[in-house]
Amino acid sequence: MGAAETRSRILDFAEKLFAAQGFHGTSLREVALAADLRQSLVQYHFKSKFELFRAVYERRALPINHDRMTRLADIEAKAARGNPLDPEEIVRAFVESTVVTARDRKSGGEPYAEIVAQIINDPQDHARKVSREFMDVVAKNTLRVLRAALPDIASDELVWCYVFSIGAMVSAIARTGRVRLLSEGECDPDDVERILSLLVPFITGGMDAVAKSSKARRPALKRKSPARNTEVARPPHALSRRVKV
Amino acid sequence: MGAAETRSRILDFAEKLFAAQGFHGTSLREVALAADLRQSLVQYHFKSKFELFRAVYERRALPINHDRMTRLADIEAKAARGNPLDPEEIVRAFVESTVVTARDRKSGGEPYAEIVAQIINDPQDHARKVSREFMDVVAKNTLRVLRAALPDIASDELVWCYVFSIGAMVSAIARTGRVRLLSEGECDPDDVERILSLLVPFITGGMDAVAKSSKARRPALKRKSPARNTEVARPPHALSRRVKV
DNA sequence: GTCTATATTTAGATAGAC
DNA sequence: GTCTATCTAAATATAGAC
Repeated sequence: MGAAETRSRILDFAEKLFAAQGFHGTSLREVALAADLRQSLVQYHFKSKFELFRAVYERRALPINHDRMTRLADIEAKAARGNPLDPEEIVRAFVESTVVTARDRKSGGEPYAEIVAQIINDPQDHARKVSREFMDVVAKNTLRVLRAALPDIASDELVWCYVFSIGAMVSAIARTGRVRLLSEGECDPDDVERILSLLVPFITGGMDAVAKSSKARRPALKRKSPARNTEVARPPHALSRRVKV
Repeated sequence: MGAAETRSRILDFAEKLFAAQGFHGTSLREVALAADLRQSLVQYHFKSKFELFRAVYERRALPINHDRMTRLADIEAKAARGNPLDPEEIVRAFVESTVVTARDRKSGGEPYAEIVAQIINDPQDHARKVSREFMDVVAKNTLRVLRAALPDIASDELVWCYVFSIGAMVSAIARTGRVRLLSEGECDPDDVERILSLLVPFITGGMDAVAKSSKARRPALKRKSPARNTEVARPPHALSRRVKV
């Protein structure tokens, strides 16, 4: 067995265990045992528990971030050509890749979804570190495009909306069994199409409603009416590849 | 120091530590040390780590659940008198007590908010157990009232919406520092009024949008038009005190 | 790169004196 | 109820042979 295979074996089993038991709930011994390897190999390849965790996270986050950034770039390119920015399309751009990865059995992204779910609201160091490293740049770029598409929402309000949206998304892919329980079996947590067909309008409609109430709260705002939905955020160059891929 | 005070001291410090470090990240030794008590006292009063965790959670959850249930009962009583059910009022009923508790410095509910945030999407046993014991009954009652207020949303879709909503709410009260970071300091995570003034329309608008798209998807549904927003869910008696208070 | 062996710390839980 | 003392198990991490 080559070194590369050893590494990926460790990553595979660590991912599953972190997903099911959390960071502190998982021991490197367990990981090694599950992967049928010596424990010292884990430290040899990843140095520390956190570094292993980080590597597990990175492996899934990079392709997802790449997809999100590509979609954003496409949307901005379209906008630069004069098409109006469509909020729903932006929402799809930051929601679909994660939800699909989380629920696609072939991609192996199911445990990743659980890890994201555990991390997103966790104040602990290991969680904050990977969140900052892998999620924040993409989030900022998403926010920039959203801001251009929804000029009626104040900048700080939009950040809140984004945070709400991610919260909603993550609760949709968490594997807690809660939807099934609350719906007495009616909801199928694996039905990606259905989840997206509800989540996307939910988020879009939510932002829309906030836009309305926000505009009502401060009606005296500079308006250059009809064309304003077409403008590209700031420098369109900034988008393309600012994120690790 | 009386036994009752010892107990509540342990609860206080355990709550803070669980909030900051999670369940597995917190040791009973730390708790005892922080509370300036012998470690064996923790086991004497709470038997096991999980029981301590459960007690910590229970202390905050009961008053919040009481408030939520009371509000729901009021809403249903009003509806029984002929007033139409107002979705926004229902949303406030299941969101406000938690958000306010989470951000009110005097109530001591800040660490509770962090615990909820860590639990809500966690598949682990300790998390699922308290979630089931303390959150699910209230959720089911909330869903029943929501169902009556939003007859255009299919029953299983409404469960998804509820889960999205709780996800959004929890992400608003989590203490990750993320809003501040993403907004470059513009967002104040302690501004309860502001959070609620965005969160409530976000959720209400989200559900509204889902209602519209849901209705569009299956237009042929029995309709007894104008009065349907007035009807009370099922047996109105079922509400009042089915939950631990 | 992989192995064995082990150092070092810490965990949850209990026994029994007071 | 509270104390001291300790059991037993498990954790992360490292040293050094192959």
